[in-house]
Amino acid sequence: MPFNEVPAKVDFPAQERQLLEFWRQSDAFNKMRQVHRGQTPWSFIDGPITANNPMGVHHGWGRTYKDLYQRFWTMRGRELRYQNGFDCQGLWVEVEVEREMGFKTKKDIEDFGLEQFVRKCKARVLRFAAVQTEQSIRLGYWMDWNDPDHLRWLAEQLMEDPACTITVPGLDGEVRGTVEQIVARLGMPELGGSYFTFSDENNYMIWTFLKKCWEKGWLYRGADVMPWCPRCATAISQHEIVTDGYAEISHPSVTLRFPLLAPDGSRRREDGLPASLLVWTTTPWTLTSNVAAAVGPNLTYAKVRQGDEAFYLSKGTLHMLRGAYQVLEELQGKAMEGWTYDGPFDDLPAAQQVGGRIHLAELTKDITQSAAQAHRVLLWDEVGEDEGTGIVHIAPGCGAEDFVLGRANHLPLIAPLDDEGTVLEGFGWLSGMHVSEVAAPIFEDLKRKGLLYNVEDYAHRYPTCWRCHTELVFRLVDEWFISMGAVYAKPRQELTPEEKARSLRYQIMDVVDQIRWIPDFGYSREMDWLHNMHDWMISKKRFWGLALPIWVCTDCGQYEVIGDEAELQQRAVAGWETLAGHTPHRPFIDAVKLQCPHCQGEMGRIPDVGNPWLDAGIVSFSTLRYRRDRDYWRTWFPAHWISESFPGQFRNWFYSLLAMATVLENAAPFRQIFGYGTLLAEDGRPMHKSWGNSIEFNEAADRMGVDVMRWLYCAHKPENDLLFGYTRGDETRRRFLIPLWNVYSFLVTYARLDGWEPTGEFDPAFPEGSTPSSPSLLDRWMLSRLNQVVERVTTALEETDSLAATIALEAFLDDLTNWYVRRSRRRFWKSEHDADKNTAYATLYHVLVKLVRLLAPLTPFVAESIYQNLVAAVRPGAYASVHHTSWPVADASCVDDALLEQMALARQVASLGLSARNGVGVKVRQPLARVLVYAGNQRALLDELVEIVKDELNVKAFEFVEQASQLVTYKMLPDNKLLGPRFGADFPKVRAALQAADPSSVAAKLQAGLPVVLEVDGQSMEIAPEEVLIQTQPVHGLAVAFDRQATVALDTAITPELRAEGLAREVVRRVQAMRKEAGFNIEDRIATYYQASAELSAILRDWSDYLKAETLSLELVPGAPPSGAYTEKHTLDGEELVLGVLQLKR
RNA sequence: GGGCCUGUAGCUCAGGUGGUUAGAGCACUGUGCUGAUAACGCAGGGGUCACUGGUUCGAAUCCAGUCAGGCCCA
Repeated sequence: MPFNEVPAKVDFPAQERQLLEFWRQSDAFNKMRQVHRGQTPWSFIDGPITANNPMGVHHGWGRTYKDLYQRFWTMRGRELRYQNGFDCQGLWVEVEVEREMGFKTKKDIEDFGLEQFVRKCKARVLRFAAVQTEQSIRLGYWMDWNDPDHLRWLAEQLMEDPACTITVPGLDGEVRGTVEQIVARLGMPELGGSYFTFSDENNYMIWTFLKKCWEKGWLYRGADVMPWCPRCATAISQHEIVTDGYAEISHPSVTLRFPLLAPDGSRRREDGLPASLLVWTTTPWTLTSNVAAAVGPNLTYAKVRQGDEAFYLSKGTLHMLRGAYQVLEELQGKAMEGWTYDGPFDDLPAAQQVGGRIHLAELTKDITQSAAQAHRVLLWDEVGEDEGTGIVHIAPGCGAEDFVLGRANHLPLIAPLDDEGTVLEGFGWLSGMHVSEVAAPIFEDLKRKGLLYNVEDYAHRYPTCWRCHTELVFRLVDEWFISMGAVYAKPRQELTPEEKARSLRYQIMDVVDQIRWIPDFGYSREMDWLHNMHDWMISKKRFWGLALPIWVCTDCGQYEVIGDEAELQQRAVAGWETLAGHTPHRPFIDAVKLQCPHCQGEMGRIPDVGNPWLDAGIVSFSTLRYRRDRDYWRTWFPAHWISESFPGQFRNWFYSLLAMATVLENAAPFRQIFGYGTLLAEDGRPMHKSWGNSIEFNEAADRMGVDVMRWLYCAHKPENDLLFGYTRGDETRRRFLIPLWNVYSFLVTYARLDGWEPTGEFDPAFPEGSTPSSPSLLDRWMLSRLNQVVERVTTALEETDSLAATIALEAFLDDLTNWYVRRSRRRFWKSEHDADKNTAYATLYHVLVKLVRLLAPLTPFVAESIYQNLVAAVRPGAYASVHHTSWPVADASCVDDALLEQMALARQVASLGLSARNGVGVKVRQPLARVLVYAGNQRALLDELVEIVKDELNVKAFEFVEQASQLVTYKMLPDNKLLGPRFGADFPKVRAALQAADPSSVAAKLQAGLPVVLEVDGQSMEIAPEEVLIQTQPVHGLAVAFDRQATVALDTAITPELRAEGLAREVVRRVQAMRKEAGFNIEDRIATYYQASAELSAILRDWSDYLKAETLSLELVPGAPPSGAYTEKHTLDGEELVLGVLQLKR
């Protein structure tokens, strides 16, 4: 069976689509799993991708790494799980469904119906999981994928009738259940496929984790002032304020008076003037909740007179004053402590209520004043003069730092906003208005009261919602937290066991110590995060997500945390039948009531849902059957390797995996973590649709081809940001894929002509066979290089260093195409069928097959395409896919270092010779008499390599010269590495002495292997030959090229014989070009006709055998070409030459 | 303000544990070769390796500081 014909030009994306179809039809992925079943596990846990939108090219980057290393370890003989993961729960999905439905508020969702809404969220996740599955398959990512159409079908069924019972194929027979139940079991052992974090198993496993936190005393309900999105009606946690969580926004800022009071409560007058503090804020709505004013104790403040008023503000902020003023007095901030004033909204009921006005009564029970009574000046070190007036308005219910300050000073708390940003009852005329519309009316009111001083726009970075970009407000909330434990001032090693036992933070750090981070700075970054991390806020007042398993007693307020479904069923006193058969999501879970063990009252679940990073962090337990099959879990936990993009994940997935594994097992969930950077557009900016620099995954795959994308990704230092675009794609294709394809096409073209096929023993796991033996140095050199590269690529991939692998492979491909094939071309081209030709075929075939197997994990498509033709098509018993074969083994026995060195020298001499030709402008076609080479002490070249060099340089003779002095002059350089340490500070003198010595005599001695004696500071120093490096410089006027190791000189005299030969070669070249131009096939025989001068005709007669052989001309005929011939008129060496070629029928 | 990363040719980037004249690809110029042609070879121009100090016989590399950019935290 011959090889199939290979097109010289290939449409890579089209070929990839064909191969995808081939893999699908031949079930190639599952056959690969069968080959490796039962082998030593290599555990990879996939970080779940948010199934909420199509994949981007940045996902393609990460997924290329994942696929690369999965394929590598598979070929190395490991069994893998191949389970992809989808992240399914959370606000991001809700936001998209709200957008789809045109909902504006939480109330819209409640009116629509929670049950229906949650189903829509699930269906959306299924639909985008289907899209991402298709895209991943397109990338060549081999995973245990679900059928995308099946996922879409489930989404439809879920919307139509979730209670409908269906039967679906499972791994061990059919699985029955309602649509809702089947969806909740996706990824489970009986169904296989990707895991979905909305699965029952994932949710209940998180319950188990939370219960353990509860038992350790780390799960608590806390109150804090947090960033809050009034549109999403939820707090935004520290984890969520991301890069684009801030926007540059302009707000009206207000400067206003806080009128000071005398001790008796009357208006304070100084120097006969009414005196006020001047305060400034960009959030006017918080003035409704003012309780105090803070000054910096060590700042200098000024009392100024302006008109018939006195103002206090800090000296560094006098520019805030409008109009003329006069400084009356200066004082330190600490002198102002305890001054009292009238607040701007003391007329509102909220300001007059003792304790303030908040919904968390437990916070105010020991506060005895109202805000109106409490107004006073506090000292606070954090007050600065960068903005404002140096006097800070403090509203403990409206700001995080204000809250801390308020708690420390037992101040009343006023929180004016409900969860959608509407002002609550108790704020008079403001009640019922939305926070976004109160600024102007407040200014009016302040003006009316005579408190307004100035209003102007102020641009600043302001936090916005990471999902919907609504401006955030700060709101006093109660949320659930996992305690991280204290941060101690002392080093971790000095903590007592008790201190460590109390602190999750330090326990995680100990776990982090057990992990290898690639690149290694990942370790420091995770540690930094752990040092700084606040308690982990895990609750969210939303609808779609993990139902936090926390029940609260409606009578006594006691909390209970439930650890799994069995415990829930056992404890349930009502509502279990509502939940039964459903997934543990809202609204059904909310029906379940428990009995309070303390007061026998009824307990209901808190309505909050969980933070999505809980969903992602639990997967090292939930997907590895921790609850169902502990042996299986032990087999696959911890993961050998995980990988995600570095930015962000230190605080997200990496953190949640670590925290959860530490709590549950005090163990590292993964041994190695490989991180990579951020993908940017080719212009160095982030990709943005509106900037026109964005590239969608599907578009890139169609236009560029995914092998190109994958090579581009892999040939990059991972921790650096990656600039992605078509220019780089084209470059990558040209640099790597096209040369690879050309070598392959070359082999197949000639093998087909010669009827060559691989023979001998065949092992499907190692289809290239054992290293062929060949007398040819060129072959042996190529095989040396091949196995050197196998070794390098293997080591690189073991170390998760795809860049090193691609560098080695690109260099190898260059050697293969630009040296081995170039130099071997005549061996394939020659007409006789001899042993040399056979070994050339055997060698090139072996090299290509082994090479594409090295490439299989990197560029799975082109590797498959070549394998299919070179192996599967011609070798009975071959594996159906290159991806079923085993990782190539380096044959160290054939790596001949001496030969590699020799060939390097030969190439260098050839390169220098070409350079020398270039220098004198003599074409390579023109033969020259001889080349003279000096290559240092005792250098020589094997005969076969001499022939190669002669051929490459087109010279008749090759001579090594013993001394280069005819060609060059010498320069002596000390070997710094040897002489530096030997002489230390005297080294410069030694260097100078060496350079001062006579070069040719020193060179002669050294070349004879004798030491040189130098005089340094009157002392004799003996320098050994190996301690000196001899450098050459050309003698003036010679056609010489040289570099560090060699000097090459060409004899440029052209004799008449040499000239004739050169002309003959020129004619051959032109006839070859005409053959191609005329559209002849490589193997076509022709007749060649020529009309030329007498001199040229004589040369052509002399060289006719050569001309005929080279051009496959059966006849070489003087005279005009016949009418059917392809004819061209040429000018050669100033003379006219007519050439004609005619295809001969065989 | 603290932590981590980055700064090398016009552009994109490589440069184990310090060592001779700092490399590649692209782009540019010249030239050659050509049945690898969506090519290719050779040569050339283009670098104070961000800056300043320090350690060392010797620093792109190690140390300290500064500047610029990115990310994280405050």
